[in-house]
Amino acid sequence: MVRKTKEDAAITRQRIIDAAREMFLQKGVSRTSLEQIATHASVTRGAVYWHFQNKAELFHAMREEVYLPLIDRMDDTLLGNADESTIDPLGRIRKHLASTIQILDNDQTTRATYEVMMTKCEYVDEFADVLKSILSNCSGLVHKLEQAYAKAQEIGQVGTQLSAAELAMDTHLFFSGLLHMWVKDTEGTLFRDRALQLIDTHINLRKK
Amino acid sequence: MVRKTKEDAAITRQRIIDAAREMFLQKGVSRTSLEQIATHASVTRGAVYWHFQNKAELFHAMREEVYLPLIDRMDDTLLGNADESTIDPLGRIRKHLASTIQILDNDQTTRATYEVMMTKCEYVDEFADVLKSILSNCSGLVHKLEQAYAKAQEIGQVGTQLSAAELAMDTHLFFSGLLHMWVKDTEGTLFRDRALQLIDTHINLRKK
DNA sequence: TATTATATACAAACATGAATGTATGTAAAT
DNA sequence: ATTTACATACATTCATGTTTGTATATAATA
Repeated sequence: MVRKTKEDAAITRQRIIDAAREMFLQKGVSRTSLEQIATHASVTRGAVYWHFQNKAELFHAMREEVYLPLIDRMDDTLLGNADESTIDPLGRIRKHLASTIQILDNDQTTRATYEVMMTKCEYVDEFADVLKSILSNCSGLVHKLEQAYAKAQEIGQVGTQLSAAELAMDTHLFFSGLLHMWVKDTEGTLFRDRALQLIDTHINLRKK
Repeated sequence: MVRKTKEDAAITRQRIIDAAREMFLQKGVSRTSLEQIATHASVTRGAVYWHFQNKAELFHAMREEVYLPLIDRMDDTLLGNADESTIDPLGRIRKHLASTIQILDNDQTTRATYEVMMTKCEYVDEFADVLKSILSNCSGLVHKLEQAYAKAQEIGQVGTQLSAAELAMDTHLFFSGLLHMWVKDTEGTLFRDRALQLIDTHINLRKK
């Protein structure tokens, strides 16, 4: 039974991505062979090489599957439409951070992908520009945060002399750290349960 | 010319560690072969296997070379002796964070090691417990920060209702994020020059 | 509509290279 | 005389990329 229909092929492709994610999580990207991925997906390396040029392309496919949705979410949660943006911008920031954590908490796929990206991957050669992509994406997030903080200052929600840009960067660094710790704390004893509370603390620190 | 003196052997060992660090930085831990490390250190794999059991042990040796000094530094910079600790604890925290960044800035070896550990290593199998070590070390740092913040509150240096524990955790997450970004920003355009300023911002946010 | 042609979605086989660990050899320090 | 501090040689395993084979879905044609 070869030559499946287009839908079947799409399913196969997705199963390969799923298998890759699981194997990457178990053994790390480098130590996972395409043979292992294929076996785990109940296909042969032939199928893998048909759908992806090599391991790097497969990695990128896995990454974009969760990366793109998160970016899309950013504008909605963080800024909203023109009317909404003036209502409780500080609360919006809090909500955005909290909902990101909640996605990690609820969605095993997203969580696994983040864990792979943060602790089971070496950013060299073909993977090096992923880091650049992450960094440039950070700039975007900081910019959005800055806008939100600016609104918060306008309506007098913030109780500090610091600029919106400074507040935004501090929040971004805080959240980067939180994400890293949250993901690395696989036992869940140090950060998993306290993340939302830590976000509240961080926001409260700048409330009037 | 074989069988060097003990000092020569120690030198050889150090050169292997240095070579490993440089190769890890270039190609990542997984993609660096012991042969490449040996060649880069102008020895053969025989020498490498003589000094280290395998790549993992070599990695640990590289790591501890910069990891241990940083831990030692913590008590001094952050808490100091009993007399000093009551003088400007907030400034001490700031100084501790700033000096850590400065070490990264000045010491190429430390910087390279951190870059390897954060972006060129997969924490699986033999490397998995390194993460645990990092996490448990974080707990230690947070505890020290908490003590410092408690002092700061005692002498009325802090202008917020939040507890010392909350402030400490927020600072720790901020600094984790900063370290990650700083190290990943190899171009130096986004964080390298602004790190000290970002630390000041973070500290100012909790000043009375 | 039935037939044919072609591209698709893989499986299987092949060829190559590279990394690891170990075992052995050896010259000099102790 | 015996370790020490390596270099050299050997054996094995494993991952990758490519090539070839093939059954079938799908498009083309008549």
